[in-house]
Amino acid sequence: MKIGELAQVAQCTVETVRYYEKEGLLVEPGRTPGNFRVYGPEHLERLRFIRNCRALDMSHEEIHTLLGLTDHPGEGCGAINAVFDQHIAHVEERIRELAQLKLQLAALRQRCQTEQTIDACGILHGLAVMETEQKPERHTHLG
Amino acid sequence: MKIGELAQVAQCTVETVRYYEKEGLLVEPGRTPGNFRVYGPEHLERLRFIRNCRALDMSHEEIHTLLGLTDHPGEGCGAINAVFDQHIAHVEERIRELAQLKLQLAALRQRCQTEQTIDACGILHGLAVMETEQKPERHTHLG
DNA sequence: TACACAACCTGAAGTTACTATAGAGTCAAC
DNA sequence: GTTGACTCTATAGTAACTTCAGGTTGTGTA
Repeated sequence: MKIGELAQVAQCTVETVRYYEKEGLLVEPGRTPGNFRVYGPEHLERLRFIRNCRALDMSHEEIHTLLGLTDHPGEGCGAINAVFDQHIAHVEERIRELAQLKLQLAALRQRCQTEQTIDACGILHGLAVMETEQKPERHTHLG
Repeated sequence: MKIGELAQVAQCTVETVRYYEKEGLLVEPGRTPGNFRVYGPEHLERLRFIRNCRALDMSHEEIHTLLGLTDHPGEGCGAINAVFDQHIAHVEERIRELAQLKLQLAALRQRCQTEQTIDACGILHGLAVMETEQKPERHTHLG
């Protein structure tokens, strides 16, 4: 199959496929005499794997690690579980951060219940006065 | 005060200050004869405002809008509340997305309770087999 | 006065995971 | 033989910074 068909089957764009190849996530496929990429089922399987990981918000680095590990099929899968658990921890941490944010936002929102002039807007005043707390260091690649 | 002091007081880096200036979030300050930037309290107040917005994960675009609105101090603050409410909606949506993700991740994690060979790892199999669902379109700038 | 050294300056490139664009080549059908 | 869909490469843009290179200014000390 050519790149367009592969992309369609794997639910992504042609550009994304080429990008993954350049990043080393997908192996370079063969070419037709006319220089078009030709893919087999093994490429599709790998691409699906990558897309599934991305759907779970894993970073390319994490995916890279997982793909690297699959090259040693006989070894224990502890390392895989570790990558996975760490990713779950990322997600949980980000949820906690956002929940915290939401509290702060709600508190600010309280300060302007009725419409005022901009001069007197409680939200703006809150934003001006609020003590910037050190943004905690990010341990996650999730935004 | 010079840029280093400003940055220290506002809890950010010198580079960030210069970046905000280039982005038009901070007004260009005066200069010493030696071409060093000189800031007054009004710059500090504005920078604090920006950092507070960033601490709440607002985008530069959102901050830009808020700053623009403060130039019309006499008008109603409905527009400000709107920006703010929309931002809260962003945060809430992202929390929902991540909660959904967490469920999927937990389900996958179940598939490898005991350490297997990589060949047999339930997580890897899950990742390979899982149906990539269309990643829903993002309505938020939060990662 | 001389010199080191910190703080400052500009401009450009790197980060992540793509998306978009330009300009050119390939291929099947009519 | 020509249209139109598909493909190719290379480059730039996105967000919000960070890092780097190479040069200038100001200050404290010998």
